[in-house]
Amino acid sequence: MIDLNLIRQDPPGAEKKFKQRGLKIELKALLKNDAEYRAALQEIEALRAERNQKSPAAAEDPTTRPALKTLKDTLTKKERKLNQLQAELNQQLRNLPNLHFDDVPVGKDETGNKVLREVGERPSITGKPKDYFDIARALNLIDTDKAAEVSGSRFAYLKNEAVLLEFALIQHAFSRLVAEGFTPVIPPMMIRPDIYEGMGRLAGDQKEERYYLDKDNLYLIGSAEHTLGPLHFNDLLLENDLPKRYLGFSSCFRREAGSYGKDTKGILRVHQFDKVEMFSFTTPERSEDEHHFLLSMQERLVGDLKIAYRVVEICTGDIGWTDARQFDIETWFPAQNKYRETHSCSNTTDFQARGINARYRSKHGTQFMHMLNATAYAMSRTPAAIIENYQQPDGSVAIPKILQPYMGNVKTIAKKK
RNA sequence: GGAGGCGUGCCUGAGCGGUUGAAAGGGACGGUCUCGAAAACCGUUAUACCUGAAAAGGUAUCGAAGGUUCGAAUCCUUCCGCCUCCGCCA
Repeated sequence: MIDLNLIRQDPPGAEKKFKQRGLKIELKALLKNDAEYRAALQEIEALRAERNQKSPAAAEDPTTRPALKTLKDTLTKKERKLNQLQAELNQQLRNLPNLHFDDVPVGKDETGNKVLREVGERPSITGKPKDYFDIARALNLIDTDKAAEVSGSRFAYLKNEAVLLEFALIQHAFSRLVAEGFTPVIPPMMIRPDIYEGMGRLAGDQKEERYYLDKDNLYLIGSAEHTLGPLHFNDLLLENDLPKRYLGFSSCFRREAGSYGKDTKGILRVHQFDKVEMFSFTTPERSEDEHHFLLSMQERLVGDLKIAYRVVEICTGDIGWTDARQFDIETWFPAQNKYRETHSCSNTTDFQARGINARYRSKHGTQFMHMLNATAYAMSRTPAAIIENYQQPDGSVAIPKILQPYMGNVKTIAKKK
C-alpha cells in the first residue's frame, strides 16, 4: 500500500507518475475524502476528550449521567460516519500502485524498456535453428497434448531429461545462492486474501490472474514471492538483522486471463510452473544497492548456463504494480531470433512492507523495511532456453557443463531407441 | 468431521467494569565498572493520527467488527485465527 503522506505532499507529482504508468487516476476525490476524514476526526476527538474528562465524576454523582448519555449518542452517530469515510479512503488507497523512482525510463509499453547491456555469445547453429518445442517433442521431453486432455490448455507433462534438467537447475540455484548466504525456504503455496492484499498482489487487474479456492477462502500463489514476503508479516526486526535474504522454491499458478493467443504453443506461458525465487528485506538506504546485488546474482546464474542475455530496465508503462524499479533479464532464443523474458528483479521499496506491516528498528526509530524480489530460475522458460541454445545438428541437446554433475554427468539428451 | 481451550506491548506473561498504555520477567538500547569483554548495577524502551514554531497537549489501539454502560483489555453477540484431544490421512 502506498504512503498517504506522499500523496498529500505532492498530489500533482503522484498523478503524473500514475499517468506515466498509463493509468488515469484522479486524486481529487481521495484528497477530498482525506480532508473530510480529518475534519471529522478532529471533531470526534474533541467530543471523546470531553467524555473521558467527565466520566470519572459520574461514578460518584449519578445526576450527571443523562447529559453524558446524549453526548455518547451524538458521538456514536459521528463515529459511524467516520468509519465510512475511512473505509472509502482505504479502498481508494489500495487502488494506487507504487510510485516509481524519478529516473525510471518513461514509456508507454514494453517498447519503451531500456536495454542496459547485452552479455554473452549467441550460439552458432548450422542451418535454421529449430524451435525448442519441436526439439523437445522429438526427444519426448514435453507432452502438451495429453496434458490438454487431462487438465486443459496451457498445461504440460514434462518427461525424461526435461524433469532431470529442472531438478538440476533447482539444485544449482540452491547450491550457488545458499553459499552466498541466502536462507533456503519452501513456502506455502496458498495464501489468505488479507495477506495477499497486503502484498499488493490482488490490486489493479492482478486479481484476474489468481486462482481462488472458494471453499477454503485461499488463493494459489503466482510466485514464491507472494508467501516469502509475509515471512515477516507483522514482524519487527532490528537493523542489524538486515539484509535478510531468502531463496524459495515453489510452484506458481497463473490463470493467464489476459493472454489469449499469446504463446499458445509449448510451455513458455503455462498455468503452472516451478520457480526458484530470491527475496530480500533491507533498509531504505540500502535498497537500491540490494537491487543491484540481486541483479548481479541473476546475471551470474544465467551466465553459468553460458547463454546470451540482455539486461533491460523496465519503463513506466510496463513496470509492475508494486515496483519502484524493475529490471528484467531476457534470454536469447535462437529460433525466435529474439530475447525473451526469463527473469525479473523488483524493488518494491516500502509498498509491500506497509501492507504486511514488516518493520525494523534502527537508531532513528521504527520504520518499514524495503522488500525486493528476483527470479533465480523460472522453470519451463529456462529449460526451453537451454534446449534451444544447446541444440545439436543431429537433433540432440547438449547439457550445460555446470548442470552435468546434477544429471549423472550425462552430456547430451539424445533420441531414445 | 466430533469435543474442548485460547488470542494482551519486541517476546513470554499478569490483569477479568473506573488514576491500566497496561504488573513482572526477558530482550534491545544508553551508562557505571573494565586494558577490553562477560557478569553485576543504574537508567531508557509502543505505534498512528490531530492541534502546536516548539514545549506540550489530545485521541485511538489488549485478534476484528458490532453491542451493553456515564465509563470496557475486562460483560454480551458475530466473525477471523491459533492450539489440544479423538477420527481420517501422505
